[in-house]
Amino acid sequence: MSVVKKDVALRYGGSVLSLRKDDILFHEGDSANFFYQIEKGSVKMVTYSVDGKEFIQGLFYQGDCFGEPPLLAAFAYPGSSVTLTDSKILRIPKDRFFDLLKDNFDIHLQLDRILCERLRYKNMILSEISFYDPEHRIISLLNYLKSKAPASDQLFQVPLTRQQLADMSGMRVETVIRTIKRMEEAGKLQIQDHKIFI
Amino acid sequence: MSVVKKDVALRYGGSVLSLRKDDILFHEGDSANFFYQIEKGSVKMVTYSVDGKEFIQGLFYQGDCFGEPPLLAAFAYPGSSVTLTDSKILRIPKDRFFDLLKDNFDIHLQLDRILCERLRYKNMILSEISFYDPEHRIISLLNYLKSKAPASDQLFQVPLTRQQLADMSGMRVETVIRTIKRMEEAGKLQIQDHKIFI
DNA sequence: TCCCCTTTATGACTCAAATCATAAAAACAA
DNA sequence: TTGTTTTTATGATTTGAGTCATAAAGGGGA
Repeated sequence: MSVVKKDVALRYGGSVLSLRKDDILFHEGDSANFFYQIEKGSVKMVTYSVDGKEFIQGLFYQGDCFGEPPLLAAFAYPGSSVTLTDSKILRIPKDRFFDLLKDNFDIHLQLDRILCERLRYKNMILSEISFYDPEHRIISLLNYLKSKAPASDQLFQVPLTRQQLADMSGMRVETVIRTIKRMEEAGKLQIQDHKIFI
Repeated sequence: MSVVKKDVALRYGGSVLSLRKDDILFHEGDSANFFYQIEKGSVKMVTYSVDGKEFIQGLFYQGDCFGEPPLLAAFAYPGSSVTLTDSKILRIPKDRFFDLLKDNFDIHLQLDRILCERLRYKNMILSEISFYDPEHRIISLLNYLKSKAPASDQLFQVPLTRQQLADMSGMRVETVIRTIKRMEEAGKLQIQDHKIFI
């Protein structure tokens, strides 16, 4: 389910962009002029260190919106948005988006819930990084991802590479690879064809 | 300036609690039933590790509200709130607070800005922790604190203990103490009577 | 099918922050 | 003023994740 339905978005000046994998929608430091929502595809919000390391601030999929904080609170984007796959992105100009919020209390409240959920995620990651060892961090991250996925009685297949897990939890790939391997040996998760199941 | 003015709060069922230093307003895991705003005093939101380490998710002062995410998005508090000084806390019951938001678009938007600013802070801390060494982390944290304080041509006195800085940036006190001392020797900040100025 | 690029994998080594211990200084309360 | 707690300070030691190097496996495109 998307935050803003397409017909509503169109009434408020919404338009659709077609992007290819690895396209950049906005860069760190840009000012925010649009509300963005994924119609099809996936996007990562990332920050880069001066020596090129990447930290994934968030991953977004069909129906998700992203990049609202700079829009709502008027600061520069703290990260860049990069498509992970070919994508169609719905965007609404800033002024019209504020009109939309004013006219639609339910959407406004839904947006709040999304921001709050994102804060919850960041609280979790921050606690994990500052308290615990790699295994604990990975378990918590995987459990979070599982909890966000549609409920199922099947094992949850983690849809991320070890590099992505590392970039989300502040560790190096090698550490993630080694830790996950040890966790499999201890029966804490399963690996099939290098894919992680929990 | 507070988010919700007192007369507005009172019209929506607001009441004031008097708390003493180190009182706990809510615990991690509690469900959220009130909107809270500081009338006087200061509060920290913290999470604890299983072995008692503390991570400070946020510090709040006069006029600030806190603990809204669990209220808006209906999840359990991810941390506990503890008063740092004797405090007077204004609270508004959940249902009435939603009414207040519905009736006051400007307040609703202001709340969004606060949530967004908080996300920005967490993005910053996360990038710092995962990319950089203690000195860089401390500089960024101190600069952030300075940028939030009222502008002045005087040096900014950091109103936090080294332990608090450590608990906000995922390091140990000893590391913060040593790093700050080295930074002073390198002329990157000043220390007077053990107080930090930047 | 072959080639290239990404991802996973593993061993050896380094090093910086955590940990542990201890104490001085400062802040606070009685 | 004294006694107690908190905060700052510093040295010695440990350790575990980062780094570096190298390679195998897998996936996608031409």
